[in-house]
Amino acid sequence: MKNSRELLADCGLNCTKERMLVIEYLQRHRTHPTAEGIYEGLCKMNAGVSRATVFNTLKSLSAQKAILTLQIGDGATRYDIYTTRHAHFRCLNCGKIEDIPMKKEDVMQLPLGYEVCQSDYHFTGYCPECSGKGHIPV
Amino acid sequence: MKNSRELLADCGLNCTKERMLVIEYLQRHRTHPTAEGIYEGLCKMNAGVSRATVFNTLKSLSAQKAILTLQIGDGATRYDIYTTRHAHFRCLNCGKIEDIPMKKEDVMQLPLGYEVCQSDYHFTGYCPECSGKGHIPV
DNA sequence: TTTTTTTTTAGATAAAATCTAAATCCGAGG
DNA sequence: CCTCGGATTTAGATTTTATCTAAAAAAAAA
Repeated sequence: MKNSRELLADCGLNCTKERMLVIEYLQRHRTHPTAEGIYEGLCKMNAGVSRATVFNTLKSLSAQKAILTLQIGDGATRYDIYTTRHAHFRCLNCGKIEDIPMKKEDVMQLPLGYEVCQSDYHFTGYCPECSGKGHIPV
Repeated sequence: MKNSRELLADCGLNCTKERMLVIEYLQRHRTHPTAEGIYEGLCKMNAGVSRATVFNTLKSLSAQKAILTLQIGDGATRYDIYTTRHAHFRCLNCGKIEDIPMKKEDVMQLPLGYEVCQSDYHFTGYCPECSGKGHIPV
């Protein structure tokens, strides 16, 4: 895995301790956190990073495609530093968001003429651990 | 196409003029509007429907799967009354959100154990009309 | 019709994201 | 290593989006 310094250099962004902290937080927490979640996590570490900086950093990294910006149906915007091809699954019972491996042939081809910059495939339902275990059906 | 009265009956929801207006707005505007957009549209018609009622109605219809709730990357929550299998494409240049036909075999199969209630597949990029016409690249 | 339940309303509140302008930091050039 | 100017960060205000509340109105049931 690329370290935060290399990642920033690749993005053409100056290396600051705040940006490194945000990247390292995402690398350690592969739970698809929200901006607010990242901010709170950094506060707990007494990192002294402001909310605006978390948003700014996420926006810059996203613009450089160094992270994915996800909106997977729970109303929150979430971030993922794992950018290779994969889908997402959100469990309605435990709330967990999982990465789902996606093969090249699982990617749908669009009609001619469309220029695709990004694609998102996500599923909502019950994960194997929660399925059929008395959860309240939708 | 089912009329608003039938649609509400199928959902087990009482028939009110406000709910009918929201449904009919969605049927006439297949542009994947936001709640705010629907509210403004109804205001222009002097429909006299409040913002809260628009949200309540959309939530009820969505819970009954009579409409789709979409989050396709522009930060807004959008609604679609066309609920049969299809994907979405959002153009970064003109902002239009298009339906993309999706065949049964385009649907990815998840590993065993996952119970899927809903799936969303969306693409972002440049539509055939905007592609290669001097738009600012991402 | 009368009563009960559901729905709607306007405005308040909460949550999520962005903006602002002053303070601070980074790094290129010396 | 040091300085200087542009880039970045900050706290708090603001905006945007969504939800909550309790009273009023409408719909359904009796």
